[in-house]
Amino acid sequence: MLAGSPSDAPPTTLVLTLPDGSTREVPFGTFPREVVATIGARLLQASIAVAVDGDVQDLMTPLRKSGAFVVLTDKDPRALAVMRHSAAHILATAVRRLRPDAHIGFGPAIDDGFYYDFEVAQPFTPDDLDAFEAEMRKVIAEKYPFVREEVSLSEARKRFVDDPLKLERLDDFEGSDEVISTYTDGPFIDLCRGPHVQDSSYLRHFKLLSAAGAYWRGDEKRQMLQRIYATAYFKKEDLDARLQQLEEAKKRDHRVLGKQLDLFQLFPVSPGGVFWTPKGTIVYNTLEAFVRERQHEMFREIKTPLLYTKKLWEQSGHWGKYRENMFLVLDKETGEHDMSLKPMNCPSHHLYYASQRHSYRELPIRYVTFDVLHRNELSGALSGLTRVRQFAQDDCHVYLREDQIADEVQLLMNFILSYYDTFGLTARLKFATRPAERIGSDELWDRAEAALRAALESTGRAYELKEGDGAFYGPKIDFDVTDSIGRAWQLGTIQLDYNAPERFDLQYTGEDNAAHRPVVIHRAVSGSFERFIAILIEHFAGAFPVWLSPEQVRVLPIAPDYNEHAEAFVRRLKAAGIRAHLDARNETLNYRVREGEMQKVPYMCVIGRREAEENTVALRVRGTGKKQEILSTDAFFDRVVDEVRTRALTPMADATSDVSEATA
RNA sequence: GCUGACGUAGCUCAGCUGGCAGAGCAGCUGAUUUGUAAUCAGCAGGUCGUGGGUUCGAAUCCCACCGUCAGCUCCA
Repeated sequence: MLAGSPSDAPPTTLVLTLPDGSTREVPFGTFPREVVATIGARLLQASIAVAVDGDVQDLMTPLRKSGAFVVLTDKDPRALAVMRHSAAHILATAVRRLRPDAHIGFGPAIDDGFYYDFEVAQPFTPDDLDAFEAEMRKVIAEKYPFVREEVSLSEARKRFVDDPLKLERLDDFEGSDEVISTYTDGPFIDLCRGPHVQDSSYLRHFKLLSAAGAYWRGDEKRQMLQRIYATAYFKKEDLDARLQQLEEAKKRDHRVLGKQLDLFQLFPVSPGGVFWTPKGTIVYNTLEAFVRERQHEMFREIKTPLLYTKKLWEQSGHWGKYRENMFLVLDKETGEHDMSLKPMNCPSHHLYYASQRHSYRELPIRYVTFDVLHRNELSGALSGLTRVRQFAQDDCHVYLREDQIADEVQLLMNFILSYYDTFGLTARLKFATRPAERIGSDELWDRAEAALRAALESTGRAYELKEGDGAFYGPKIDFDVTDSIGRAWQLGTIQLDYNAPERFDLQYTGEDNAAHRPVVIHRAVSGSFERFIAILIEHFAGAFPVWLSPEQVRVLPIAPDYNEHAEAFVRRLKAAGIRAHLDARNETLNYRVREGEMQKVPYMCVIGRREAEENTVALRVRGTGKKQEILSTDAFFDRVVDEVRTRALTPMADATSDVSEATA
């Protein structure tokens, strides 16, 4: 490379290659600011940071290597994180001015903004946030340059003598040769490796969003800091768009829509338990039937008990690793809480597998169970349908030979992804490896991770690596589904398990007539029906495709004269299994149409004199307003029956419906 | 569980510094007989989350508990 000698001595001259192909030779340690200034003064003003050989650094960090030299302006996506990180410092600057007692933690940029953690005696209030925001605008107006200094460990300790959290962080540098740097903007100094924008005026469009507690260093045994979340953008339109997206998310919130559409209820007497209303139960059962239908061929559904003695959980390892999350039940004969509601189906499937002899020819064997599971989640973790204490998974365990892993993973992945396709959902794959808290030897983990990874890679799909995020018994592939406003949720999972077969002494008889150990794969598609329905509600903004809609067709006679005709049509639809309802209430058509739209009924058939005479319906498709279609009752009937049969995504949700506003 | 905010009619929300609990929608009754997002009128509806305390007097102030929410931790 141009960087020169392979010796340890740093090169004295660096060679920078600009995007136009020209090169600059500069002394080692030159500031990028000086290089950019020679290119152009306007560019210097516009530059947020630079990338040297692909690594982003700021303009005040000395250049230490040669390579491609790219100036990052606000057009470059990498510049946004730099600006947001600086915004975090500006926030801290403002907080320190108004609350000099605040000790500072960390303040990074995150995916959609930034945060900063403070240790304060009095937690922040919404009024405080307003005050901080106003103070930040002053800091911005003062245009403080971000000044970088590289200091020794002992010097750093002196500078942060009043900041215990920073001192603790500095302990990590003991014995390391990493450069310790500080950044100062006006009155505020922070231990930080950067990069930063040139001065505080580069922060323009931002908003403080919320304040909440967060454990120091993410450790629940440590003190709780106060974290302020915020976001910032280069352009006002981007900030406005983000804030509007947050508003839209609120309207689509499954808890809000669940109430408006009467899908489910939560009662204080069952925290984390869900009451499914008649309409919600239809959605739930329809989904379950769908999974069941798709699994019909290769999977064997079984039902197993909900309650087991601790002996089973000791064998499975849950008693040691998962007991805190289990609902323990008093056995009145022993006087102990040594029974438990099952938090997972795995052990019961293993028990059943082990109860029979299996030939290598039978494998893979797939058991599926939709039973209710109970997990005693922390009260503060509960949230709507996405985090509950009682739920059901479409839970499958596959027993297979090691040589079948790749094929099986491929099969399960296709199953899961095509299931999501039905709903127009796309998944991001994540590969999660051994966690700190785990069972099984490292050797087993090595094999499991290698096997699952190989199977995943053989599919050729992109995935993200999540170190240490696996289940306590094995590595896994998680399927994160992104809803229509870009939020990710973990739903499906494929987990490879070499541990359970050992613990449950699972066997099959091989070709050699000897006993062999099968491997277990845990699989869920929906994640849980509860969470999946929450995602569907938000994804469709409550406007389910016709096959999933609790009410598929609403028939509206214009006047009592046509009630009989309308009723006959409803009967015909119902006989074909269509969820059709007659709305012949003594209300205006406008009133009834409005209500049908608000309830997001996919199809409303209006029947008046013309329709009754000509045997047609005036069809109003959800979300399309006055654009009615006149078609024969037969044509409509066929259309609906066909859409239900094919599980079509029609009628497409008009997500921008402003109805929720009108009801507020 | 931890930090903070919140809890008023079935729903959405008013009710400022303590002084007789309100609106809209939904519901009920009646009139109206409706051609694609709210016809009109009347009626009814609340231990102000629960339990304590302060006060002549508490939806309002204080404490505890329960629940919900935003996060943290954990997680399908």
